[in-house]
Amino acid sequence: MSMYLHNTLTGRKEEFTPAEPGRVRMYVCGPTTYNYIHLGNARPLVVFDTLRRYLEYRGYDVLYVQNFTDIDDKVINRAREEGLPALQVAERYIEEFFRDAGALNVKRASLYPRVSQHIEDIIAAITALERRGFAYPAGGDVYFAVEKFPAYGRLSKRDPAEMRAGARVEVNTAKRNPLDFALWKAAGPGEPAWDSPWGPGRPGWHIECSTMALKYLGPGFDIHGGGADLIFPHHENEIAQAEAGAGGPFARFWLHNGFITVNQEKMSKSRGNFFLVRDICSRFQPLAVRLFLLATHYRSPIDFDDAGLQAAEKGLERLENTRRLLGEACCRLAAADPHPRDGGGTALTGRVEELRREFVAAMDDDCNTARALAALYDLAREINTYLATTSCPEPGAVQAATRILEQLGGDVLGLFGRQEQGLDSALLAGLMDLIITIRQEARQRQDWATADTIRDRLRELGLTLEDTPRGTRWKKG
RNA sequence: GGCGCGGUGGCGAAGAGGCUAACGCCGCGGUCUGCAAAACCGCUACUCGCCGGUUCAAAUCCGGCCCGCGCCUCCA
Repeated sequence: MSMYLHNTLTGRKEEFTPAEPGRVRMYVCGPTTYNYIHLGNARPLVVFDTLRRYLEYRGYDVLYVQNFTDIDDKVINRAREEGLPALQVAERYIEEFFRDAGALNVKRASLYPRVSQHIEDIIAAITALERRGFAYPAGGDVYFAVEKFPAYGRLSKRDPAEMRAGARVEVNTAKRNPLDFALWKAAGPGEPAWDSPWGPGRPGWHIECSTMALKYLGPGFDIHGGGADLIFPHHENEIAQAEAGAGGPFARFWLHNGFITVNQEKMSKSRGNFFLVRDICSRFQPLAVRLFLLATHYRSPIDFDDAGLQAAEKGLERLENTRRLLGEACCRLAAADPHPRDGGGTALTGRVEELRREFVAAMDDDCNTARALAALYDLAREINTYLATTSCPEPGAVQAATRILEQLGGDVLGLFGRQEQGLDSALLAGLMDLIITIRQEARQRQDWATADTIRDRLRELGLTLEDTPRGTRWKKG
């Protein structure tokens, strides 16, 4: 069974196999660190994190690199506003990035290279391009000469000749061609600068990604990902730089996620219609935000609205309930006598494996998380039904179901948080046991008023009680 | 203008030639329950933007049209 991914380069789904057996090398464009990340930034993080997790589930060793653009015009402007050094501002937003990404259960990348720490590599790359005749200096700047690279436009399917005709009038007359782009920018007064053969300055935006990707992943690496708005010019330029410099293919598969929209319009910092991840996470469960992002195929647009997030919270709760039910079943097993089994376990195990296959088939088909999720919900229902109709569940079936649910929902989709541990939760558990025991006594003497008051008051505190034939259980939320 | 994406039930969203159009949310009815919650069962699109065509068969292919959006400039 092979995996297929939609490659922007060819516009088709293609069978994916890594260049190096057993090992996948991938690069995802990271944020420019001048602000907290918004939901639009979060989508590629979650989408490509999920792809990475799935590749790992499939047994690949994944080398996952994501950059930080910690030096560019926006960071410099932000630093100016705040009256702080640019790198200090960047450092702070990098820390905040990890906080937000962590809330969304995004695994750490293998490496997070930063532009400011790769100036030497970037200068070397530009020098090489210059030597090969692909770059030219102009008054302290250095530009890439697009017409020297015949394949320009292949990724974004644009014809450079037509673009030239439609291009805006360039203010910058230093460029030979309006499509040429800066590899190196001369420093303005008071701007952070590094010495270079062309004078003090800083790297252009595109050269950092291709340089760092090549440095850590090598030419011909497997997957390069990012938002669809990066196709042109960013990724087109990366290809031009990398392939002109190295003379060989840069990345094999180009993957692009669709946008988040608000009222059908693209969410972006420049439009000002963006929602910060931290703000959304204060209103909804962070893992529900992750689920919301995975409920739609990664290439389709998602329109952001509260109803969708609310539905995601409910869906997540449904999955969580199944996990809880399974956990209780495990406890029952531990305490159970070797009563005769009342069957159904083998059937469940078979169904579980069937649904696991459906999940895998969905993910193999261009990382179709929406379809994979459907299999996961089906899995939850099968498990619930089994546990509800079986007084004495079979250990093998419960274990198999637990393992698959945790692998697919937890390891691959990243929807399950870690169990809380520590003194506070132990104390809470003890207190709840006590309260439930006392309430149980009230219930036994049919003192419903007391029993209901306890339940209502706990509800107000954010704790839900559920009375079942096997006793009372509780949960947060 | 060029390139690209999308229009499927109340909402979200899969499906891309042929099983009763997945799955989630909401709503309604039921089972269970002291009540509730959770869970489970059932109901909710004779129909997939519109009009033609191909085919034994189309939401899925072809043509035309309408509508919404994005990229072409920094943007995930």
